[in-house]
Amino acid sequence: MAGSRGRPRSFDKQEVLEQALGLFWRRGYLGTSYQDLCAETGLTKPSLYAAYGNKEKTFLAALDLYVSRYVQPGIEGLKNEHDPREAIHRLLVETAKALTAQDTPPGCMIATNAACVEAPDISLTIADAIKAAAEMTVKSISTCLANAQATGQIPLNANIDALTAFYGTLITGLSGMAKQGTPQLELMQAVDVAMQVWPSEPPD
Amino acid sequence: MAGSRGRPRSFDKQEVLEQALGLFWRRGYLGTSYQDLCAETGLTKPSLYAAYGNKEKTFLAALDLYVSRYVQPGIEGLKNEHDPREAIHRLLVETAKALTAQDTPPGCMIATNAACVEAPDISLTIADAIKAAAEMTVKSISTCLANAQATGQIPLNANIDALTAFYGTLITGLSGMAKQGTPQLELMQAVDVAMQVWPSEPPD
DNA sequence: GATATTAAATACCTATCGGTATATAAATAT
DNA sequence: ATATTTATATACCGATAGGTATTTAATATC
Repeated sequence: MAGSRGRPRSFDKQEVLEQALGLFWRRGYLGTSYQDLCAETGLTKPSLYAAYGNKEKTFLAALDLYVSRYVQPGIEGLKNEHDPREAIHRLLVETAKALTAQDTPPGCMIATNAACVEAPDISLTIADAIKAAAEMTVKSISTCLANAQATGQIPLNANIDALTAFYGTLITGLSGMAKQGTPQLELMQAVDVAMQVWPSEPPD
Repeated sequence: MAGSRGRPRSFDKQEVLEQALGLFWRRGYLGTSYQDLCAETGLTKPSLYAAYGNKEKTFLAALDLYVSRYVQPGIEGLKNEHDPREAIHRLLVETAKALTAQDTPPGCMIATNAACVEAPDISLTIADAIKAAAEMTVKSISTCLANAQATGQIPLNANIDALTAFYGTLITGLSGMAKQGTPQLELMQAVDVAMQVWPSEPPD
């Protein structure tokens, strides 16, 4: 079991995926052509096809990378933080930071691609993957809040469904605002205001 | 000066624009081809070109219609309502309703198209028009809140910029959530929660 | 060194993209 | 009735879309 036979690949497959992610993130699936992918990676079409299959599969691989790098950590953070208020606050702040980071495209790759999910060129496979990715964060917020209420960290008279809808909507809004170029400071202000609705124990 | 000369148009130009709006709204600019437009309207390409010019001009006409029908009324409402809290509340509620209306595509046409604004096929003219449309509502919220503070309806210690960022983010989030299929009820819950942050007069 | 195996480069495929030239049909003006 | 004007339908344009067949280059095994 020595090195693999045949001519070795002359490029870094992972780096190519990073570059593809950058394009799909910034321009979306429909806005990214193989010509763009080739220009960005310096590869030819057959090389890309050999490495990642067709456009759909390349996108799904990039989406997987995005989810595991940018979505899953946030969800893990929600689970690991003991104080639910601090958990949600941290999720919002970190999200606002990531959405306006200088070394990555503005906004959320999932939200950007969710926008044109009904176009005829988008396969059901891709549409489902995008929808599933979009639902992950909202679902994790929901369970975080429900658990907090079960353990008494959120009062019983608080409406968990409403709070989930609220924070889910806000985080979606952060993505859209970042995509439009809203500066990080303003997103942070929005987060600060949003934390004011956190339910407090009613006076006896 | 009788009726215009030449063969009369055999279709309703306004109805065609409505149908084009429906497609650009649901599928976005990149996701809508002339083939789609022809299928939807029952017209041939030369007829569409004769009526509205090229794809860019057709989109801009549809965007104008969208703004005048769905954005401007909300802004007018903000101006006409005397109570700023009620003004913002109404804007959010009406927006949530419109975004989930059964007889129109889900979500906001502007947000949907803002997502793929960096694609190479999108002209600067279109990109600018989309950005301008997206900024209208946030700007109107800003002036509404600033005026309210100037007239004493909002306490001086309230942070107008932060509130603007917050409500702008929330309304953007409503659009994204609606596009993803979130039911109207949940959007309304999010709106209810969002109104809790309205600044109250501090006790003396 | 011969051979099997894999990658890369060139060239090509069909389908569709946005857009148009041309010819014909239908109306008004004279 | 004829000329003029406008709308429609057919057919077409070059460019690009996603995707591939084929040839050539580079490695490992035997």
